[in-house]
Amino acid sequence: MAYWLMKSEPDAWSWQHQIKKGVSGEAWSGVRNHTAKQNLMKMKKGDRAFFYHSNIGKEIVGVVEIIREHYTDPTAKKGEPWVVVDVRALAPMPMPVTLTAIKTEPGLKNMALLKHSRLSVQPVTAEEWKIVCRMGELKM
DNA sequence: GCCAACGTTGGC
DNA sequence: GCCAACGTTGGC
Repeated sequence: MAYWLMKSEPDAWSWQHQIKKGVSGEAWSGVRNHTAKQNLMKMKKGDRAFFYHSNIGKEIVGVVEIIREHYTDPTAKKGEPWVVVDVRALAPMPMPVTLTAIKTEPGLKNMALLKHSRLSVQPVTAEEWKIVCRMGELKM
């Protein structure tokens, strides 16, 4: 299983929105960056991703599961190459993990979140995943 | 193919 | 509101 991190501005799409979609989940639409798109295309059913609130909050608030692999983004203009995956909320972070906390944790200093702050869909290593779950007091 | 101008993201 | 980082566009 691979691990990821997906960013969303809570004004546009928040963890609460995601929760409301329940087990049937929702398409992760609107990615308009080629590096992020490549990551969407690498995702496999069953992979897990941190749900990060950018701009407002700046913290990891939950975990989603990829429930459908990439297909054409219905919100893209005809002929454009953008894709989505479907994700469903799996578990909230009992203790949201803030960007500040991530920055001060030595084991997370190489996280893409810090190195490529503008990339909206990014890989997370198994080690990073473990550390963040421990910080968030999430048993997974 | 280079690069300046411009737009967007996202932290502060 | 500002600005750094970075992607895109368009003139040459």
